[in-house]
Amino acid sequence: MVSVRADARRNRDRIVEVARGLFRAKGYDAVSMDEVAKAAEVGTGTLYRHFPTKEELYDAVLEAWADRVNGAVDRALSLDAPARERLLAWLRDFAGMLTEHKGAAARITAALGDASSPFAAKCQTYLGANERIIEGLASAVRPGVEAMQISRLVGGAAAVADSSDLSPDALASMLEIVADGLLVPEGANLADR
Amino acid sequence: MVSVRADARRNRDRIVEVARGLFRAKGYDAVSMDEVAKAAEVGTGTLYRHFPTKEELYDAVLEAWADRVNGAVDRALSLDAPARERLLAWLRDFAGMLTEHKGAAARITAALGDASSPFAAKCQTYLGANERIIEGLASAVRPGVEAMQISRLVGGAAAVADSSDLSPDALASMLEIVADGLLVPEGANLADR
DNA sequence: AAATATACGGAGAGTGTCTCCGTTTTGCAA
DNA sequence: TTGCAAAACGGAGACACTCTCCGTATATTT
Repeated sequence: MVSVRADARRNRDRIVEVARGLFRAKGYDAVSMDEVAKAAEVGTGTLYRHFPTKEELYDAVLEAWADRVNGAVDRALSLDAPARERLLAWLRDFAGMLTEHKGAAARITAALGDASSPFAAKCQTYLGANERIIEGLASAVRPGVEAMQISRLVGGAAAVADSSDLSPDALASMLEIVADGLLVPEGANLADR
Repeated sequence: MVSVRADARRNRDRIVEVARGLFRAKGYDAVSMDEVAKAAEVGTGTLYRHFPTKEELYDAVLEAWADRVNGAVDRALSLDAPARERLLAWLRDFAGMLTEHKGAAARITAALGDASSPFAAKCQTYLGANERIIEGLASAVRPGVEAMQISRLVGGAAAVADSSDLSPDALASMLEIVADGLLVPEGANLADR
């Protein structure tokens, strides 16, 4: 009983590789499954046996993301800079990863609360990353701020930037506003709130 | 010159009315044009002559919005409350209108920079409203904040809340973060309270 | 080499948006 | 009132998607 036939593995790998290229070039929505099948030189039936939905295919395309996400958190937290800069470094990376493939930010962000989504594992990674950020920045973060809120706010901003083809600068300026909303104001007395 | 035939006007009005009911009940994406045509008892050809795209139909469904938007601005600005409360009152109304029909927030927000969108006029209304808010709250708003940024941030948050079926409270808590990011931190400027 | 489990591939079902064009209705004019 | 263009109607169907079914081909085992 050999678990996986050799041709199956070969096809699967080629599909993922080809799909990654297409998604990167054209964005999620603009790539059809027929197109992926044709480019990978398999029948649509084969494609759909390996990946029952387009989202599951996309999930397979994003493989090393957990590492990349956690790496970005490490990098941001280890910066020798004020909390605002460290937070912004992370938010920019976070948003950057979400907008890496056109059309993906909205999808991934929408899956944040959905445990049955193919992206559920990725979402957990994001939530965990934002939890680490909250902990890492400690008292610089306003009390009551939750990882889910950060994920949703940044995901929402990234989705808008993505769908409107905003420049990285325009997105960054939105992230600055979010960052200011997340952090305790400098020099202000928090007890008032 | 009787520009419009009576049957045409009757059909158009009935289509808009029926479509509004369907969009409200099921959300933008879940309503098909065939469904609208059937419910309005016209052929699809008739539907499409009146509204060449689904978005144009949706635009016709949102008719009195300019007034509603400006009314919400007036109401918020005339509140006898701190700047943060007045801003939040507006943001909640703004987000509430965007999430009125499921699936609409993302579409409308994505159109913010697109002059050729059917929603362009609505977007201008929103931008103008946010400009009025910035002016109305005067020095309580952080310098450099633009109406477009507010529109996009709130639109993004509303789109996420919409696609994830968040509770109004969850959305409100996100808006509070945005509000804190938009306003000069308390203690730095008490004049406007 | 035969047998069997596994994978392949592509036609086509189902569902959308939107178009084309023959038919019907309407409003004006004689 | 009746006739006649112009305007509007309606629905079949083109086209694009995602995804399914199932007969055929291939890999692995014995």
